[in-house]
Amino acid sequence: MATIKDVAKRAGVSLSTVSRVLNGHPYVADELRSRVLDAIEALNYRPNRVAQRLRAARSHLVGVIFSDVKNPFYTLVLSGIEHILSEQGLSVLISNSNTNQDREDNFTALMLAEEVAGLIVAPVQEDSPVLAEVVQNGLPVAVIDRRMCGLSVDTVLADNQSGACMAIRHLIQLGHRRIAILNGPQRLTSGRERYAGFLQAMGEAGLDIDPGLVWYGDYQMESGYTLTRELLRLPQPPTALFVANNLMTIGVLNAIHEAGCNIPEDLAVIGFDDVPWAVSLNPPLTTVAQPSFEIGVRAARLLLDRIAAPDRPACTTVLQTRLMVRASCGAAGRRHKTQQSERR
Amino acid sequence: MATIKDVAKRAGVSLSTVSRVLNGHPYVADELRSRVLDAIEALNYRPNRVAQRLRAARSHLVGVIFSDVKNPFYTLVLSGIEHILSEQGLSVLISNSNTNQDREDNFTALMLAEEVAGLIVAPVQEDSPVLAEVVQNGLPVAVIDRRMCGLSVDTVLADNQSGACMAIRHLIQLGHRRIAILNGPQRLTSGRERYAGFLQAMGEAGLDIDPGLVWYGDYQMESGYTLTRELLRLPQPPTALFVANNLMTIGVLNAIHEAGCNIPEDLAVIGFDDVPWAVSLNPPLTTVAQPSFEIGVRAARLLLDRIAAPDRPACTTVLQTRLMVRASCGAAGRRHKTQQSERR
DNA sequence: ATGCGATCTGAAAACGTTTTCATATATTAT
DNA sequence: ATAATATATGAAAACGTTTTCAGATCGCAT
Repeated sequence: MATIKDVAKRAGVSLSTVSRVLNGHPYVADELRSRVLDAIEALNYRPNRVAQRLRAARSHLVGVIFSDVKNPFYTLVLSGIEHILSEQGLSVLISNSNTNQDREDNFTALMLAEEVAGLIVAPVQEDSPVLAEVVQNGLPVAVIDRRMCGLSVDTVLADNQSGACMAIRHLIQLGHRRIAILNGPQRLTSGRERYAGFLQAMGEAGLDIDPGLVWYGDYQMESGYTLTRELLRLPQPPTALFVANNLMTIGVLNAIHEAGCNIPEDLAVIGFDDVPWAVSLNPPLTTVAQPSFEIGVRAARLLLDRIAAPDRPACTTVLQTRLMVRASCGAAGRRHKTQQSERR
Repeated sequence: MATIKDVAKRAGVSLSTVSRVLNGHPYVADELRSRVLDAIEALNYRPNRVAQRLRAARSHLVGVIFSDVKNPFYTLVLSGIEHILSEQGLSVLISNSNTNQDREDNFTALMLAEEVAGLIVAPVQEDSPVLAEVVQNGLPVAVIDRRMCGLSVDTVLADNQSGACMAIRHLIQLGHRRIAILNGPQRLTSGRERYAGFLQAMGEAGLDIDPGLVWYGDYQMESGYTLTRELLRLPQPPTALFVANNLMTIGVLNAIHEAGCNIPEDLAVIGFDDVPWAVSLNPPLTTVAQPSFEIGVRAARLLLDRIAAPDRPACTTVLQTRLMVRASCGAAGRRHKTQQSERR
């Protein structure tokens, strides 16, 4: 690999001059500049980012810590983030906390050790001393999908409560009264807010909450599967089920199908977070769609913004959700033929 | 952030001594060692990886370049990679070429500039001068999911031909004769190998290939959708369709459902690459499953291995696929109740 | 002629590590 | 006692950049 030294030697100038043309500084004579440019070309020189970062504290890396890379939601968020950051020549250092606080803490420290320009994180729980310290120390941070408590930091997420509320209202409107909820973890604001939406809609309709129909999962497929198997064995099962995320919904559907139940006749299902294959499920799944890609885009922009203006007050962006009405709650009469084109 | 200098000062020793205890060198007196350790603890010191990388050419970063992060296949591969690498204290710098050779080349250069310890890449096409040069220069590289031509590099992929062959045999066995294929791009070995499997099975059965039933997509949902719409309008449509990847399959199913066709009565469908929600599709989708996670694991191991032994000859690992028989080809009589537990 | 900005350029310091080299002390063998 | 080794430590160089500092050259007004 050629270094700046090689370039300088070949162009017959000093290191400083090479560095100056590299960084577009003024006061470089045209002749030298072109000699340097030629040398760079000839040697196929690319500046070493590690050295740049060490010296200049100018970093081209942004750290991303997700709680579960396997979730298609985060994959889309990542696309959004990358879309914006790569425009600015920034790249992404990604890691997966796997909903483990220790891993999250380690990765956070690692991001610091890598001198990232900023951090985008979906935290494992709502208070994190490690993250708090990092923010305090002035590292630009954007939090996605959930809120931190007692920490003033840029945040972007979907309107979980109103999304969940929409979902439950939809069920109620279709005549459902015994409505079960498969909640996410209540240590996360997303879990609590979706539950709050459930309570809100039930309250509006004057429906009592049956504690036996309030279940808690962990946002993974497996918990959707096992809890649904139990749910189906209830002496007096619900007529509808609201599932608080996409991964659990997959498990839920698999369990229902395995049990030979019919959706929506035996049990209506509505899921939080849309997926592209929802139309082709049996039956097409009604969901609350989050603008996942857009969440990534906003988070990245917010981060860039903060890197540029570190002292601006923190802000929270809440994006609206959309109800995607399909057949799994009994809304559309016919099974498949009815949908509009929904390939995107 | 505390530096090694601060630690040295606080412990009353030289930089070298601190570095030595940090790296577990012999010949450090117990007393000094514990003083240093105390200082590290007290200052909450973490070595700066950027400086480490610059000086020691010892890197804790591995670059990963995928051609499409949104594909759940790669997400699983990534989990496998991360699983192995994080055991070794290595982290992953990820980027997304989006099936664009220029982007792939840029990212490759960037990985070099970041001084990664190695590179895992799903290349956009089978010959890449940039990648070839990098390999020649001795950077450890592992290629996944497709082969490079004329480049001796560690590779790990699924047995595409035998997988596709299995799929077609299955269709033939169920009585299908007019079998269509929605191929992947033929510039990729995965595309060609899956096509070869199709040809092989058709040949074995003595069936002619109808050129009008050989279609080409780009491994994206959209192409599956649009091409299927055309396919369904054929004067003499096929009775079965083999789709060469998971994303296209989603588009295919969406188009079929939108058209109001029944699977498998009007058209049988079999997909390459299994997905967790296959059981809950309408009808449950028969697929050829690749060991995605395992591909990631193997690639990571191969890379570690090469980092340790740079001169070992290159090797290619081909992993077996599995036929997941469900209802979408007419195999299982009943629709849903029949499956075993398939949640994982 | 002299002084003074403006325009250029290179030497050297700095970033935070690791590693080489030199040196000092303690231990063992002659 | 002396030499030879093993153990322990610090000073300084090195990694590849950017940036500060000090000069050098030039044009131009005094």
